[in-house]
Amino acid sequence: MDSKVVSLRSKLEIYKANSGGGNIADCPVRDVIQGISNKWSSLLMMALAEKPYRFGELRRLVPDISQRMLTQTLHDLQRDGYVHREVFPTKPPSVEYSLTDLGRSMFGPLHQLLQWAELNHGAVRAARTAFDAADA
Amino acid sequence: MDSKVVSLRSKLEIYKANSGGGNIADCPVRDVIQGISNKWSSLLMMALAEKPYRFGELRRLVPDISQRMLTQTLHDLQRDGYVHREVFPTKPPSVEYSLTDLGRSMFGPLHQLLQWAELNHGAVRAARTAFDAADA
DNA sequence: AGTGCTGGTCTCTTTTTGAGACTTATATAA
DNA sequence: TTATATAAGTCTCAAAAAGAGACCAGCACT
Repeated sequence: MDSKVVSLRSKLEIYKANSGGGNIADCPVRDVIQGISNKWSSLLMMALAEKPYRFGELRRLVPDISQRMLTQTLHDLQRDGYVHREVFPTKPPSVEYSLTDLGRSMFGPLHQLLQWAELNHGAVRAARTAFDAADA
Repeated sequence: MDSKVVSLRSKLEIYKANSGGGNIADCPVRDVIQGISNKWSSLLMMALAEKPYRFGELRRLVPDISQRMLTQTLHDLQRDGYVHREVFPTKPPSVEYSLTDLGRSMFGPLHQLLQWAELNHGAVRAARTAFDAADA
Protein backbone atom coordinates (compact mmCIF):
# COMPACT_ATOMS: atom_id res chain seq x y z
CA MET A 1 0.00 0.00 0.00
CA ASP A 2 2.61 2.46 1.10
CA SER A 3 4.86 1.18 -1.63
CA LYS A 4 2.37 2.45 -4.18
CA VAL A 5 2.43 5.91 -2.70
CA VAL A 6 6.20 5.91 -2.58
CA SER A 7 6.44 4.83 -6.18
CA LEU A 8 4.08 7.62 -7.17
CA ARG A 9 5.99 10.21 -5.28
CA SER A 10 9.13 9.02 -7.00
CA LYS A 11 7.62 9.67 -10.38
CA LEU A 12 6.90 13.30 -9.65
CA GLU A 13 8.73 15.04 -6.85
CA ILE A 14 11.60 12.68 -6.32
CA TYR A 15 12.05 12.37 -10.06
CA LYS A 16 12.52 16.09 -10.19
CA ALA A 17 14.96 15.99 -7.27
CA ASN A 18 17.00 13.10 -8.62
CA SER A 19 17.41 14.29 -12.17
CA GLY A 20 19.86 17.09 -11.48
CA GLY A 21 19.03 19.79 -13.99
CA GLY A 22 16.33 17.63 -15.56
CA ASN A 23 12.86 18.96 -16.04
CA ILE A 24 9.84 16.86 -15.19
CA ALA A 25 8.82 17.42 -18.80
CA ASP A 26 11.56 14.95 -19.77
CA CYS A 27 10.13 12.21 -17.53
CA PRO A 28 10.33 8.94 -19.50
CA VAL A 29 6.96 7.78 -18.19
CA ARG A 30 5.34 10.90 -19.59
CA ASP A 31 7.20 10.43 -22.82
CA VAL A 32 5.75 6.93 -23.28
CA ILE A 33 2.27 7.71 -21.97
CA GLN A 34 1.83 10.75 -24.17
CA GLY A 35 2.52 8.57 -27.20
CA ILE A 36 -0.59 6.53 -26.46
CA SER A 37 -2.75 9.17 -24.76
CA ASN A 38 -4.41 10.59 -27.79
CA LYS A 39 -7.77 10.30 -29.37
CA TRP A 40 -7.12 7.33 -31.65
CA SER A 41 -4.22 5.26 -30.30
CA SER A 42 -6.06 3.16 -27.77
CA LEU A 43 -8.89 2.51 -30.20
CA LEU A 44 -6.51 1.26 -32.88
CA MET A 45 -4.60 -0.81 -30.32
CA MET A 46 -7.91 -2.34 -29.34
CA ALA A 47 -8.70 -3.23 -32.93
CA LEU A 48 -5.26 -4.66 -33.70
CA ALA A 49 -5.24 -6.65 -30.46
CA GLU A 50 -8.11 -8.63 -31.87
CA LYS A 51 -6.36 -9.47 -35.15
CA PRO A 52 -4.26 -7.80 -37.85
CA TYR A 53 -6.12 -5.42 -40.08
CA ARG A 54 -5.47 -3.70 -43.37
CA PHE A 55 -5.55 0.07 -43.75
CA GLY A 56 -8.94 0.15 -45.42
CA GLU A 57 -10.41 -2.34 -42.96
CA LEU A 58 -9.40 -0.11 -40.05
CA ARG A 59 -10.92 2.88 -41.80
CA ARG A 60 -14.22 1.05 -42.18
CA LEU A 61 -14.04 -0.29 -38.62
CA VAL A 62 -13.58 3.23 -37.22
CA PRO A 63 -15.64 5.31 -39.61
CA ASP A 64 -15.17 8.60 -37.82
CA ILE A 65 -11.39 8.69 -38.13
CA SER A 66 -10.05 10.73 -41.00
CA GLN A 67 -7.70 9.01 -43.41
CA ARG A 68 -5.11 11.57 -42.45
CA MET A 69 -5.25 10.74 -38.73
CA LEU A 70 -5.39 7.00 -39.41
CA THR A 71 -2.16 7.23 -41.40
CA GLN A 72 -0.52 9.41 -38.80
CA THR A 73 -1.59 7.43 -35.72
CA LEU A 74 -0.52 4.11 -37.27
CA HIS A 75 2.79 5.71 -38.20
CA ASP A 76 3.31 6.90 -34.62
CA LEU A 77 2.36 3.52 -33.15
CA GLN A 78 4.79 1.89 -35.56
CA ARG A 79 7.54 4.30 -34.61
CA ASP A 80 7.05 3.56 -30.91
CA GLY A 81 7.35 -0.16 -31.66
CA TYR A 82 3.79 -1.23 -30.91
CA VAL A 83 2.69 -1.92 -34.46
CA HIS A 84 4.22 -3.76 -37.40
CA ARG A 85 3.48 -2.60 -40.95
CA GLU A 86 3.77 -5.07 -43.79
CA VAL A 87 3.19 -4.40 -47.47
CA PHE A 88 1.89 -7.26 -49.61
CA PRO A 89 2.66 -7.16 -53.35
CA THR A 90 -0.92 -7.58 -54.46
CA LYS A 91 -2.34 -5.43 -57.25
CA PRO A 92 -2.92 -2.85 -55.95
CA PRO A 93 -0.53 -3.37 -53.03
CA SER A 94 -2.20 -3.92 -49.66
CA VAL A 95 -0.79 -3.05 -46.26
CA GLU A 96 -1.38 -5.04 -43.11
CA TYR A 97 -0.94 -3.68 -39.61
CA SER A 98 -0.42 -5.99 -36.62
CA LEU A 99 0.75 -5.73 -33.03
CA THR A 100 4.37 -6.44 -32.18
CA ASP A 101 5.39 -8.28 -29.02
CA LEU A 102 5.90 -4.89 -27.39
CA GLY A 103 2.44 -3.85 -28.54
CA ARG A 104 0.83 -6.96 -27.05
CA SER A 105 2.78 -6.38 -23.86
CA MET A 106 1.49 -2.82 -23.58
CA PHE A 107 -2.02 -3.91 -24.44
CA GLY A 108 -2.18 -5.97 -21.25
CA PRO A 109 -2.46 -3.01 -18.86
CA LEU A 110 -4.31 -0.96 -21.47
CA HIS A 111 -6.92 -3.68 -21.64
CA GLN A 112 -7.40 -3.45 -17.87
CA LEU A 113 -8.18 0.22 -18.29
CA LEU A 114 -10.61 -0.51 -21.12
CA GLN A 115 -12.38 -3.03 -18.93
CA TRP A 116 -12.62 -0.49 -16.15
CA ALA A 117 -14.20 1.91 -18.63
CA GLU A 118 -16.69 -0.73 -19.71
CA LEU A 119 -17.66 -1.47 -16.12
CA ASN A 120 -17.84 2.12 -14.97
CA HIS A 121 -19.12 4.17 -17.86
CA GLY A 122 -22.45 4.35 -16.09
CA ALA A 123 -20.86 6.05 -13.09
CA VAL A 124 -18.97 8.47 -15.34
CA ARG A 125 -22.08 9.38 -17.29
CA ALA A 126 -23.96 9.90 -14.03
CA ALA A 127 -21.21 12.17 -12.72
CA ARG A 128 -21.36 14.26 -15.88
CA THR A 129 -25.11 14.60 -15.69
CA ALA A 130 -24.95 15.65 -12.05
CA PHE A 131 -22.17 18.14 -12.75
CA ASP A 132 -23.99 19.69 -15.70
CA ALA A 133 -27.21 19.92 -13.70
CA ALA A 134 -25.42 21.65 -10.82
CA ASP A 135 -24.31 24.78 -12.68
CA ALA A 136 -27.45 25.04 -14.77
CA MET B 1 -7.53 -16.42 -23.28
CA ASP B 2 -10.21 -16.72 -25.89
CA SER B 3 -12.51 -14.79 -23.64
CA LYS B 4 -10.23 -11.79 -24.02
CA VAL B 5 -10.46 -11.99 -27.79
CA VAL B 6 -14.21 -12.35 -27.65
CA SER B 7 -14.56 -9.39 -25.34
CA LEU B 8 -12.45 -7.33 -27.71
CA ARG B 9 -14.46 -8.33 -30.71
CA SER B 10 -17.58 -7.37 -28.82
CA LYS B 11 -16.29 -3.87 -28.31
CA LEU B 12 -15.78 -3.21 -31.98
CA GLU B 13 -17.58 -5.36 -34.51
CA ILE B 14 -20.26 -6.90 -32.37
CA TYR B 15 -20.89 -3.58 -30.71
CA LYS B 16 -21.64 -2.16 -34.09
CA ALA B 17 -23.92 -5.08 -34.93
CA ASN B 18 -25.80 -5.02 -31.62
CA SER B 19 -26.47 -1.31 -31.43
CA GLY B 20 -29.08 -1.16 -34.17
CA GLY B 21 -28.60 2.20 -35.82
CA GLY B 22 -25.84 3.08 -33.37
CA ASN B 23 -22.50 4.29 -34.60
CA ILE B 24 -19.30 2.95 -33.10
CA ALA B 25 -18.51 6.59 -32.34
CA ASP B 26 -21.11 6.39 -29.57
CA CYS B 27 -19.35 3.45 -27.89
CA PRO B 28 -19.42 4.08 -24.12
CA VAL B 29 -15.89 2.73 -23.67
CA ARG B 30 -14.58 5.26 -26.17
CA ASP B 31 -16.57 7.95 -24.45
CA VAL B 32 -14.89 7.24 -21.11
CA ILE B 33 -11.41 6.58 -22.50
CA GLN B 34 -11.32 9.74 -24.54
CA GLY B 35 -12.02 11.71 -21.40
CA ILE B 36 -8.71 10.56 -19.93
CA SER B 37 -6.69 10.09 -23.15
CA ASN B 38 -5.27 13.54 -23.44
CA LYS B 39 -1.99 15.17 -22.79
CA TRP B 40 -2.52 16.16 -19.15
CA SER B 41 -5.19 13.94 -17.55
CA SER B 42 -3.06 10.96 -16.61
CA LEU B 43 -0.32 13.21 -15.28
CA LEU B 44 -2.74 15.08 -13.01
CA MET B 45 -4.35 11.82 -11.91
CA MET B 46 -0.88 10.60 -11.02
CA ALA B 47 -0.21 13.68 -8.94
CA LEU B 48 -3.55 13.63 -7.14
CA ALA B 49 -3.27 9.89 -6.46
CA GLU B 50 -0.32 10.71 -4.27
CA LYS B 51 -2.17 13.32 -2.21
CA PRO B 52 -4.53 16.27 -2.66
CA TYR B 53 -2.96 19.36 -4.18
CA ARG B 54 -3.91 22.99 -4.56
CA PHE B 55 -4.13 24.69 -7.92
CA GLY B 56 -0.85 26.52 -7.58
CA GLU B 57 0.93 23.46 -6.25
CA LEU B 58 -0.11 21.49 -9.30
CA ARG B 59 1.09 24.27 -11.54
CA ARG B 60 4.50 24.24 -9.87
CA LEU B 61 4.60 20.42 -9.90
CA VAL B 62 3.95 20.35 -13.65
CA PRO B 63 5.71 23.48 -14.81
CA ASP B 64 5.07 22.96 -18.52
CA ILE B 65 1.29 22.99 -18.29
CA SER B 66 -0.34 26.30 -19.05
CA GLN B 67 -2.67 27.75 -16.44
CA ARG B 68 -5.39 27.58 -19.04
CA MET B 69 -5.00 23.83 -19.63
CA LEU B 70 -4.63 23.10 -15.94
CA THR B 71 -7.96 24.80 -15.26
CA GLN B 72 -9.61 23.03 -18.15
CA THR B 73 -8.24 19.55 -17.46
CA LEU B 74 -9.14 19.73 -13.76
CA HIS B 75 -12.60 20.91 -14.73
CA ASP B 76 -13.04 17.96 -17.12
CA LEU B 77 -11.76 15.48 -14.54
CA GLN B 78 -14.16 16.93 -12.03
CA ARG B 79 -17.05 16.70 -14.46
CA ASP B 80 -16.32 13.03 -15.14
CA GLY B 81 -16.37 12.36 -11.41
CA TYR B 82 -12.70 11.56 -10.86
CA VAL B 83 -11.74 14.70 -9.00
CA HIS B 84 -13.27 16.66 -6.12
CA ARG B 85 -12.80 20.43 -5.96
CA GLU B 86 -13.04 22.19 -2.62
CA VAL B 87 -12.70 25.90 -1.93
CA PHE B 88 -11.27 27.00 1.41
CA PRO B 89 -12.23 30.47 2.70
CA THR B 90 -8.68 31.64 3.27
CA LYS B 91 -7.58 35.07 2.17
CA PRO B 92 -7.17 34.83 -0.74
CA PRO B 93 -9.34 31.71 -1.12
CA SER B 94 -7.47 28.50 -1.89
CA VAL B 95 -8.78 25.54 -3.84
CA GLU B 96 -7.87 21.95 -3.17
CA TYR B 97 -8.23 19.15 -5.66
CA SER B 98 -8.42 15.50 -4.59
CA LEU B 99 -9.42 12.15 -6.07
CA THR B 100 -12.91 10.83 -5.51
CA ASP B 101 -13.64 7.16 -4.91
CA LEU B 102 -14.32 6.82 -8.62
CA GLY B 103 -11.02 8.51 -9.35
CA ARG B 104 -9.10 6.15 -7.09
CA SER B 105 -10.93 3.22 -8.67
CA MET B 106 -9.90 4.36 -12.15
CA PHE B 107 -6.36 5.03 -11.04
CA GLY B 108 -5.88 1.32 -10.28
CA PRO B 109 -5.72 0.20 -13.91
CA LEU B 110 -4.16 3.50 -14.96
CA HIS B 111 -1.37 2.88 -12.52
CA GLN B 112 -0.71 -0.51 -14.12
CA LEU B 113 -0.23 1.26 -17.42
CA LEU B 114 2.09 3.81 -15.85
CA GLN B 115 4.15 1.00 -14.38
CA TRP B 116 4.36 -0.64 -17.78
CA ALA B 117 5.62 2.65 -19.19
CA GLU B 118 8.23 2.90 -16.48
CA LEU B 119 9.44 -0.64 -17.13
CA ASN B 120 9.40 -0.40 -20.91
CA HIS B 121 10.36 3.11 -21.83
CA GLY B 122 13.77 1.78 -22.82
CA ALA B 123 12.21 -0.51 -25.40
CA VAL B 124 10.03 2.30 -26.74
CA ARG B 125 12.97 4.68 -27.04
CA ALA B 126 14.96 1.97 -28.80
CA ALA B 127 12.11 1.37 -31.24
CA ARG B 128 11.95 5.07 -32.04
CA THR B 129 15.67 5.30 -32.63
CA ALA B 130 15.60 2.26 -34.91
CA PHE B 131 12.62 3.62 -36.82
CA ASP B 132 14.15 7.05 -37.29
CA ALA B 133 17.45 5.52 -38.41
CA ALA B 134 15.69 3.34 -40.97
CA ASP B 135 14.23 6.10 -43.14
CA ALA B 136 17.24 8.39 -42.78
C1' DA C 1 -12.80 4.12 -72.28
C1' DG C 2 -14.65 4.35 -67.94
C1' DT C 3 -14.95 2.70 -63.05
C1' DG C 4 -13.27 0.98 -58.90
C1' DC C 5 -9.87 -0.68 -55.73
C1' DT C 6 -5.53 -0.03 -53.14
C1' DG C 7 -3.05 3.22 -49.48
C1' DG C 8 -1.92 7.06 -49.08
C1' DT C 9 -0.68 12.70 -49.67
C1' DC C 10 -2.00 17.71 -50.30
C1' DT C 11 -4.60 21.72 -49.27
C1' DC C 12 -7.89 24.34 -46.81
C1' DT C 13 -10.75 25.19 -42.75
C1' DT C 14 -11.95 24.58 -38.08
C1' DT C 15 -10.74 23.31 -33.45
C1' DT C 16 -7.54 22.95 -29.78
C1' DT C 17 -3.66 24.41 -27.35
C1' DG C 18 -0.04 27.54 -25.75
C1' DA C 19 1.83 32.19 -24.10
C1' DG C 20 1.08 35.72 -21.56
C1' DA C 21 -1.40 39.88 -19.87
C1' DC C 22 -5.15 41.06 -16.75
C1' DT C 23 -8.52 40.59 -12.49
C1' DT C 24 -10.10 41.08 -7.35
C1' DA C 25 -9.21 41.13 -2.81
C1' DT C 26 -6.01 40.74 0.91
C1' DA C 27 -1.43 40.59 3.18
C1' DT C 28 3.16 41.97 3.66
C1' DA C 29 7.33 44.87 2.70
C1' DA C 30 9.63 49.34 1.92
C1' DT D 1 1.54 55.07 2.16
C1' DT D 2 2.66 52.98 -1.78
C1' DA D 3 4.41 49.00 -3.92
C1' DT D 4 4.54 44.14 -4.42
C1' DA D 5 3.09 39.43 -3.78
C1' DT D 6 -0.31 35.70 -3.65
C1' DA D 7 -4.50 33.15 -4.67
C1' DA D 8 -7.17 30.96 -8.66
C1' DG D 9 -8.51 31.74 -12.35
C1' DT D 10 -10.19 34.38 -17.20
C1' DC D 11 -9.30 36.75 -21.67
C1' DT D 12 -7.06 37.51 -25.97
C1' DC D 13 -4.14 36.44 -29.60
C1' DA D 14 -0.87 33.35 -32.01
C1' DA D 15 0.52 28.74 -33.12
C1' DA D 16 -0.23 23.99 -33.60
C1' DA D 17 -3.12 20.08 -34.42
C1' DA D 18 -7.02 17.85 -36.38
C1' DG D 19 -10.93 17.25 -39.72
C1' DA D 20 -12.92 17.39 -44.64
C1' DG D 21 -12.34 16.33 -48.90
C1' DA D 22 -9.95 16.52 -53.45
C1' DC D 23 -6.31 14.26 -55.73
C1' DC D 24 -2.65 10.64 -57.09
C1' DA D 25 -0.63 6.20 -59.42
C1' DG D 26 -1.14 1.62 -61.02
C1' DC D 27 -3.72 -2.12 -62.15
C1' DA D 28 -8.23 -5.10 -62.88
C1' DC D 29 -12.67 -5.54 -64.56
C1' DT D 30 -16.56 -4.20 -67.74
